[in-house]
Amino acid sequence: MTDNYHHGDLKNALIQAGLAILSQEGVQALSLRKVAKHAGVSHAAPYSHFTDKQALIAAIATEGYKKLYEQVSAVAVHYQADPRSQLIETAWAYVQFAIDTPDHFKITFSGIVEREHDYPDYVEQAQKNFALIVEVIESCQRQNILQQGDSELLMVSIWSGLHGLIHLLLGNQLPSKLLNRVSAREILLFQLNHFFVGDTP
Amino acid sequence: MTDNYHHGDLKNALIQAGLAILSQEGVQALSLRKVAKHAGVSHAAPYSHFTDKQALIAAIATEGYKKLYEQVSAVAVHYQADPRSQLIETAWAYVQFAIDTPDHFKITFSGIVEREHDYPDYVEQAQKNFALIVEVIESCQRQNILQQGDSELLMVSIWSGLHGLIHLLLGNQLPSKLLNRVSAREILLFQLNHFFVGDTP
DNA sequence: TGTACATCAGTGAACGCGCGTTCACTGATGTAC
DNA sequence: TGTACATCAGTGAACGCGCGTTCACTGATGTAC
Repeated sequence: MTDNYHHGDLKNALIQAGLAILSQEGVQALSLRKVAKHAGVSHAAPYSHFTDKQALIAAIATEGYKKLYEQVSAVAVHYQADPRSQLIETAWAYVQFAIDTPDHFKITFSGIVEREHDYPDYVEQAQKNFALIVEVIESCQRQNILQQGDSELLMVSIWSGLHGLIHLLLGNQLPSKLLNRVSAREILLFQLNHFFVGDTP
Repeated sequence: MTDNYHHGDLKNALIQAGLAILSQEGVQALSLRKVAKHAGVSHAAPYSHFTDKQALIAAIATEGYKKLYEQVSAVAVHYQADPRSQLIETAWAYVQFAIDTPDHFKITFSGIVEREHDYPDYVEQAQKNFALIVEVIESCQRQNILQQGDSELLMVSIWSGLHGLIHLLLGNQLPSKLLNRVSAREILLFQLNHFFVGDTP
């Protein structure tokens, strides 16, 4: 690393700088100039690696899907032998990702990437995550832990529950008297129990 | 209405202007100056009615909760005799509100109102909506259509499902091949079916 | 009913700021000989 | 190994813009007499 000129991996450094800003100041504060400054580089330097601000945002969002995949798939592998735990713990990993890095989560999922078609990497990572969870659900179906039928529809239903819980938490919409009584994980488990078959929900 | 000076109801007009901008240009484009211009008033005029931009946003978000309450409670009254339909149709009214005015929905729920405590009207409207749905759920419990137990926990679980579905739809996260196959309403019904008791889900 | 006046909603100029993007440039690098 | 050179990542000045907010003001209104 030669300090300034020919940084070597500025593209990645900019993405990391973006993540730092997201976690410190939030989505609102994310600007190209701030990202450049945080990476220790002039404010025009990003244009050597990204065509415009949207492209940087798309890269950050893509990175969000990648990180999520890493974390969820690690959990999936760990609980491979037990599909029920696998579903519960991958779901929980998803919720944790959102709670740990809320603004990275938001930028990844909130449709800030406007014309998805221009960012095939983003779409690819999104599909990869989608497919992973569908797999987990299908392995539950094979063991009759979840109802048979359209696994994608089932996946979206379960996913919606997680996704909504996350947004309500992040948006501060849940009454604090409820949150004092039950934890996020308990709400998650309560939700998932309605999908498992043969359980008294 | 005297055209310019002493507009009469500028406060409300500004909120309405805000809604117009949200529906035409989205959350990103919402600025005090644009709102003032849209209301046909100088860009400093809003300061006679709102202490700052946050206060306008809080008012718009509060308006979102109010509109939602109007629509959902109208549906609730209409299906009063049938708790099952009441739950389904109030849930659907919620989804429709989000689909019809996505950016108003976002600003209402996305925690953009930062220090809620400064805006008691907002908190009050939020609680009013929360209480309404809890009531619907309790009336289902009384008829054994939903499981007994903590009605707030049940409410949050069901709400999360709706809320997540909405965010996935608005964020363009659902694969189009799935959306070609099933409608938003079908996904909603599929979700809710897992909560009703005595059903083959 | 007519007039003087206090009120205060709305005006318009001005402020300083950070933003995205462009552009001519510079200087570190790796390569060809 | 040493030198000339093409490449191109990163620089820094400059652009125009819209933003939130302030401030001294103006003029329509309703009220007291």
